[in-house]
Amino acid sequence: MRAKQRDKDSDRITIIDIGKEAGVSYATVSRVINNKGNVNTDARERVLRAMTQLGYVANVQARSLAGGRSYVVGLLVQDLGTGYIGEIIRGIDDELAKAQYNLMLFTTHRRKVKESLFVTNLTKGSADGLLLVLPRNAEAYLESLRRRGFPYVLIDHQGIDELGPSVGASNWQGAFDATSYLIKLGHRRIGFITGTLELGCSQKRLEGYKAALRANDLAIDPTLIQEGDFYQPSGYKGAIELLKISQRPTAIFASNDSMAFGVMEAVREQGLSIPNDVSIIGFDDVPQAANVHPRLTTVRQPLEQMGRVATTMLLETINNPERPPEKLELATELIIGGTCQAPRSV
Amino acid sequence: MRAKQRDKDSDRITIIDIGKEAGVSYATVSRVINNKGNVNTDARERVLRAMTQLGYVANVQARSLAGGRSYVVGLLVQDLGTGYIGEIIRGIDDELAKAQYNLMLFTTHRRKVKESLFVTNLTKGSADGLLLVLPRNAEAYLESLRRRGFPYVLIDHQGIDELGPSVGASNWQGAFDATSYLIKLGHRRIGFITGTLELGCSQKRLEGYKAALRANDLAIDPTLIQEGDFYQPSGYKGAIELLKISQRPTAIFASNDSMAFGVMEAVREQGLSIPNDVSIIGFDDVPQAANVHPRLTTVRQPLEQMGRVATTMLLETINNPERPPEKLELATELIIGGTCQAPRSV
DNA sequence: AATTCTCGTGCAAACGTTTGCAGCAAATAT
DNA sequence: ATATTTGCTGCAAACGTTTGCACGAGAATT
Repeated sequence: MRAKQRDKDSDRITIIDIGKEAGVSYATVSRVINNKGNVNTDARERVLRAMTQLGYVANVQARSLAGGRSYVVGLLVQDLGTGYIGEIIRGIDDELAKAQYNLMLFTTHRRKVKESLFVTNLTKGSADGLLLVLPRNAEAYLESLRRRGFPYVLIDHQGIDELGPSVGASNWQGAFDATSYLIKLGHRRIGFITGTLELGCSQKRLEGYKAALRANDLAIDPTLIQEGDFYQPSGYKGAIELLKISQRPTAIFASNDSMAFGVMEAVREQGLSIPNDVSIIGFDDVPQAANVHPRLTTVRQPLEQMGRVATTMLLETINNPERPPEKLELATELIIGGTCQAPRSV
Repeated sequence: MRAKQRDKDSDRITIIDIGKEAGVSYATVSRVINNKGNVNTDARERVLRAMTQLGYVANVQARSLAGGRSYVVGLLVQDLGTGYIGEIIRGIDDELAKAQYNLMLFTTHRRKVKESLFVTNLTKGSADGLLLVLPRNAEAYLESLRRRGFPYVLIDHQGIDELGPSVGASNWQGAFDATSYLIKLGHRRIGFITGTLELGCSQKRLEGYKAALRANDLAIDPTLIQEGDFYQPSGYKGAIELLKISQRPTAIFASNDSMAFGVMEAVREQGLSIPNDVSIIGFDDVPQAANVHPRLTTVRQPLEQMGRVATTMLLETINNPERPPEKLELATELIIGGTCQAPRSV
């Protein structure tokens, strides 16, 4: 007996229908669809024709229940507010579409409990793999994923020694380059606003900044370093503090673009001009960075590319579970906009 | 024979295991889970205990295959770049989590073909319902959804006469209020930057603006109306044009916040001060509107609330398909920030 | 000419649920 | 005391796939 009365005209076509139409068994249809086993060229063609003719759409539930794929990957992010995630998702999305995969989105809103909960649910059947952007509670479940051989890829998660596959960007080098650029322009007092320091990428950026100063025999002045949290208000606040200093910095390097926008606000509000009075540099190159005036000078993280590469890696792992985990660090690039110039006083 | 060798320690617990543990048949377990039919209180308790003890997680595929729910709703959006969508998703997400539902995300990147494709795929089994944010190609599939009785809710889609359920905001009233506010402050020449005019909400906002002018016996000057597309650069460009006018407007009303940010940029770049020289007002009240300085005066759309309400409506329709479609228009609210004041010359 | 191999195909089991139906015991009505 | 209802439970079918196994026919080997 049917468990549920199917809507009259939800014209569900199954492989059985296709089989009948093509004059083969449904098993053969399945073989054609999955390119498994040998199928007579003639029969294969009849099947394919029947499929397009009847408008066959596979039932994902049945498929994955029977041991096939669910053709879903889960994506775990903190929130969607900033352009940062949007760019990454663009890459993921695009790459998934190519492989006919679907995306299940989970936003944790930075609540750690949610994170673990999602992961267990997802990995028990709903998804074929998992993408984790900047996870905060990774230790809680990564071990279990690894043990069970469940495919996953970390995005932008430098930090805790990690055995699994991951994709990131050259945070240290990017910060080093940006700082070096400011020094080369003639800046000597360069303010720095950090990101959330519990994240690996924030640490790396701070280290890159310091390393560049040292490489140029400049002192590291702690009063020039403000702690931020990657959100715009903390950039604003940090800049206000930095501009209060008697011998105020001639340049400010914010650990991401959102905070750099906050810095721009603060500088202008103080009646100072960008870049005449203060040079500003950001990190990420989110789309909005190209929309402000003057265009923000920033360290481009290939965000879309990161999403893309991570997805490719994940899909490859799904297709070949034996694939050894790979750790990729994509290169950042200094994008010269209009927010930096040589300091006046030089 | 097993179709697929299950990973050794992917300790999958089924209702059969629960049944054994609790000393009842698996059918009874199912009844407990779904709260269907009568189950002895004692047995029910044993089952529940066994479930928590063994850590049961339902297999969604099997469940929906057997005619139950998939506990997934699909969400169709254009892109994730702006805070606008992020806010809506926050509401959706939250409401879904409460009902133990999952979110499948589809970004169309404004390509209409993708839109229809997603919809057919989703509705053939993967999802229990569909949320559509600002769809562009709705005519192509809405009719079919309605006919098949597939639950869906439109978000922020005013426009084409629509029989189905939808949630929007009072675009006309919001624009009317904002314009009236500027007029009350003493502004007589008020620039307006439209959104994408093919969208219903853009039309309504434009009409609201015009209506407010008329209500105050002010002429509608077409040179004061610039066409935009909801993205920041178009706000910048529109403002540049408006500021060129010999008798330039003393206030500019942008049809959304992104464009208002562009306007702020343009105004400052021209060496003008906000709000001394030019008052600015936006629409949406995205989080960033509170982060710029001075805080943007804007018309708040209850975005999160819209997502929340739409989700509630969708879930109700899923639970009770007979539920008559409802059309909701949530009230907007004028948020007074620091970007408006009385014009100097008055 | 008899044997083995390969290729193509169909049968049927399995995946983990939901739910109609039947059965049985206890409670109620006659 | 018998008949009927009611409450609870189990059985088994169905959902739409994937895939191991078996079988038959022709090709290749001996």
